[in-house]
Amino acid sequence: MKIGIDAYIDRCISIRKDERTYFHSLLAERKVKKKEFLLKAGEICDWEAFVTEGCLRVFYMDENGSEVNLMFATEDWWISDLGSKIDQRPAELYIQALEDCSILIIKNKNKEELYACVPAFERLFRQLLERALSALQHRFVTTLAQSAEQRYEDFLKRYPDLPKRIAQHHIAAYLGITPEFLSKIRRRRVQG
Amino acid sequence: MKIGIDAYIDRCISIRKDERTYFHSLLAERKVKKKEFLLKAGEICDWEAFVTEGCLRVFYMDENGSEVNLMFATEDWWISDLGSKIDQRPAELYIQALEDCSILIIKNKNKEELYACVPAFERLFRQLLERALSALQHRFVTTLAQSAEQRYEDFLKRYPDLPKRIAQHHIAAYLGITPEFLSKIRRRRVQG
DNA sequence: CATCGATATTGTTCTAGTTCAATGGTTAGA
DNA sequence: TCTAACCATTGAACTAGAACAATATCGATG
Repeated sequence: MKIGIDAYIDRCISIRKDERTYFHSLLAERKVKKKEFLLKAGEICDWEAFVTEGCLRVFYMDENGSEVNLMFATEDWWISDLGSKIDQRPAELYIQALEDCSILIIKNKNKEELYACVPAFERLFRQLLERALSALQHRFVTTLAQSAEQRYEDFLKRYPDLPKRIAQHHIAAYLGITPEFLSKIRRRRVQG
Repeated sequence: MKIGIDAYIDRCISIRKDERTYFHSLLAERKVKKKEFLLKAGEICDWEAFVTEGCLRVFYMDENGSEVNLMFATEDWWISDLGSKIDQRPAELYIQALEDCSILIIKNKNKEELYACVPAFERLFRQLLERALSALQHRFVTTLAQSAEQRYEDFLKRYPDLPKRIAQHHIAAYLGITPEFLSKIRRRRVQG
C-alpha cells in the first residue's frame, strides 16, 4: 500500500517494495489537535515526525516568555528538535499544532535501524539536511542584513499560501518583530 | 599515512586502511593566503573544503555592500556554499582567508563517488549536517530573541579563543551589529 | 625610524522597531 | 444569540542600535 509519505520518498530515492513495507512498519501515525503541544522545551525528543496533514509551528521561548517561530511545518515537512534528538538532552524548542494535524512518527531507534538496513534513506536525509541548512543560512544572513519590511515581502513571495492559514502574530514571531509593528508595515504597504 | 583530517574522521566513524587511502586520493591540498578569496558570490561552487590550518570567514554581502559573517572556520571545520553546491547555481556567499591557510578540497564528483564506495562517509556527513543545522537553529532564534550585548557574551563563552585571532569588526559582523556599537558594548562591560 | 593604511574608540544625531495602552473586530463555544 | 477570549489595529512615548564624523591607535613596510 502507498501512503502520503511515499510520493515524497519517491521524489528523492528509489526503493524496493519490501523496503517500503519495512519503512512503513517503523512509522506510527498520530493525530494532533489544534493548539496541542507535540514537544515542550525541557523534554527529551527521541523522534522525528513527517507532517501528512495540517500545520504546526516550531518555536523558541526566552526567559521573558517572548517567542520566535523557527519554522512552520505543513504537508511534507519533517519536524523535530535536532539538538535534543542527537544528544538526548532537554529540548530548547516547542512544537505546537496550529491546525488539527496528522503526522507520522519515527523513533530514533527505528531510524538508526532504517539507516543500517536501507542505506538509501541515509542519503535521503543527508540531502534533506543539506537543503535545510542552506535555506536556514540564507534566512539567517538576510534576517540580519534586511529591514523587517523587506523580510515580510520575501516571506509573502516564498510562502504565498501560508498567510491564509496562519495568524498574523505568528508571522510576526517568524520575522522576529512584534505583531504591532507587522500591522504598521502592512498599513504602509496598502497606503503607499 | 595519516594526515590531520584522519583524527577528525576517526572521531565519528571507523574505516579500513584501504578506504582511508582511497579517501586521501580524492583530496587536493591548497594554500590560501591571508585576504585571498576562496569563493565569491556569483561563482559556481563545486567543492567542499576541510580546514587544516588557519582561519577563514564565510560571509554574505547585501546590495549596499554591508556584510554579515555567517561563520568563522578554523582547524577541523568544513566550508562550502551549500546552496550553490547542491543546485550548481551562483553562490550567494563569499569565503575569505583571515590568516594564511591550508585546506583540503574535495570536488562534488569525488564526494558522490566516495558516498557510493564508502557509505560510512554518508553517515559522517549526515551527522555533521545534523549538528550544523541544530547549532544554526540555536543561533538563529537566540539572535532574534536576545540583545546584542547578550549575544556578545555568548560568543565569548562559546569561542573564547577566536577574539585573539579575529579583528573586532569581523566579530561585529558575526553578531549582526556595527563595529561602533560593539565598541560601545565593550566599554560598558569594563566600566560596569 | 617614519609613514601609511587599517583598525578601534568616542560623541552626536537619527531611525527602525518596541512597549504600553486603548479600541474594534472575529470567532468559538455555552 | 450572547458572551468571552482572542486577534488586529492605532497612537504615543521610548530605546536599542545605526549612521556619520572625528580622533586615536596599531602594525606592517620602506
